[in-house]
Amino acid sequence: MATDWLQASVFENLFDAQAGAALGALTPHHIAAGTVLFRPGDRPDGFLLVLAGKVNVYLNSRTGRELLLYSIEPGQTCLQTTLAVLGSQTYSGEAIAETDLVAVAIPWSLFNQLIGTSTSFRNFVFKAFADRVGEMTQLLEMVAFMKVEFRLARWLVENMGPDGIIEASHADIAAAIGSAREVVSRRLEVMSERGLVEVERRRIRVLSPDRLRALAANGEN
Amino acid sequence: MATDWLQASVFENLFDAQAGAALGALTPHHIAAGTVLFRPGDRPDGFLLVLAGKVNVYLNSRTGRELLLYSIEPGQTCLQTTLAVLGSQTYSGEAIAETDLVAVAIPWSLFNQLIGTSTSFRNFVFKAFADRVGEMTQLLEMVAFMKVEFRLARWLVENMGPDGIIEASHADIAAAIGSAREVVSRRLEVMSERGLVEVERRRIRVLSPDRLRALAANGEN
DNA sequence: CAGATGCTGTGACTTCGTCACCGACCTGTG
DNA sequence: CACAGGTCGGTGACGAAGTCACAGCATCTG
Repeated sequence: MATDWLQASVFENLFDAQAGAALGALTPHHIAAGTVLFRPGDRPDGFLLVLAGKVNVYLNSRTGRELLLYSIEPGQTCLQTTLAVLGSQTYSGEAIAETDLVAVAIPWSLFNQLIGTSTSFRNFVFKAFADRVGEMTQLLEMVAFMKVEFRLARWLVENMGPDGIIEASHADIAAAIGSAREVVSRRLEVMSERGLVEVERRRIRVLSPDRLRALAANGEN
Repeated sequence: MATDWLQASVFENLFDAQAGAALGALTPHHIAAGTVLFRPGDRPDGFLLVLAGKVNVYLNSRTGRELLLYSIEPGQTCLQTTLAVLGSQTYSGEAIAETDLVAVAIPWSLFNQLIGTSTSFRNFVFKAFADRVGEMTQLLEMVAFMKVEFRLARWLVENMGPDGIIEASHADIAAAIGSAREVVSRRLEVMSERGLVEVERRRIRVLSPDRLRALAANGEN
């Protein structure tokens, strides 16, 4: 039997004894950064729990644009996989390992069994599911209604480190906020002229978080 | 005890005996067209099963635009409500009774109990949930990536009657496809010049479903 | 019939996305 | 070291779409 990875993981104490025992018997896998976990149209082969690392799930357009649906970090689950299991659909997004991963794949049969028998497992899955959908609704609202400047300001304040620095390419940001790279470049240029940020290659330094937050709050400045 | 509304409803034979008995004891309510069932920020007070009629759920922007998230027709459930129950969030959308309704409200306590004890009830709820999220992902993809002409053509072919006629205002259509009224008006004018449709007040007649379908299929014509 | 309300058309303007480039930088390899 | 190929960002021109302000007409209602 595998070492019980549940101990000392973010999932510790989340499940009852029965579910914990069944899950603890599974073996965590290591996955290299850059691996594509699934593509649009794939059928899922198990339910993924991420123990370490980060997975990004994108929606792709035919014209090459992409939109970051969500990131999966330790303790979180994959909306698309849950969807596929519950609703018998295929994936519409593409999942890419952003960093090296450690993850456990729960086989279908076990997943379905636990959903039926373990209240704690069921609550965990559906809570995570519901939270994700809430995020997606927000994303939809942003993309449908908000100006790029607003979305950009918001993304910047949400993703900057304590020192105000963000390491990301303009293309990354464009995918995250649902815009185009050129547009992000031009917006950043304007922001930098106004003294809100400093732009370098793959790095943005937020100079005035407050003014940026004001932008992100009411859409005006 | 109320007449068992489950009989002869779309929900007949969907649930096991235990769940059916508990649900059958509830009393269906009648709700007038135009009633607002919930607004952004509300806390839900029960889980709604629609027996007859139609509910539209919109996302609203501060600038007055709205986007139709989904419609609830008999046999379907409300995503937002499910979300709120499972993830302890508030509503972000607004639900309006499009027509007169007959609906049953399942109280929280009963809902949670059935989720735990009735496999058929649980499956029904989560299947519906998952399907809705799938639709929402499609909507997101459309709004983020597709041109208005494409979305409009698609909406027209999906919503026209067998005679090719659609009764809807330009504003309705704009909300459904996530655009602005003026844009829809202008697009329709172009389509009408090309002989694809005929436009009257609150009525659109599709003249060439095939060419419209072609537009909706590949985005070209 | 008079107003109120709902639906559609229009022009001017801004913002955004797209396309086709180019040049700067980065990293590994011969 | 030089160079090749990839990544990243900047630019100009253009078309598509959203916004604003308003005007005209259709419907409805008292």
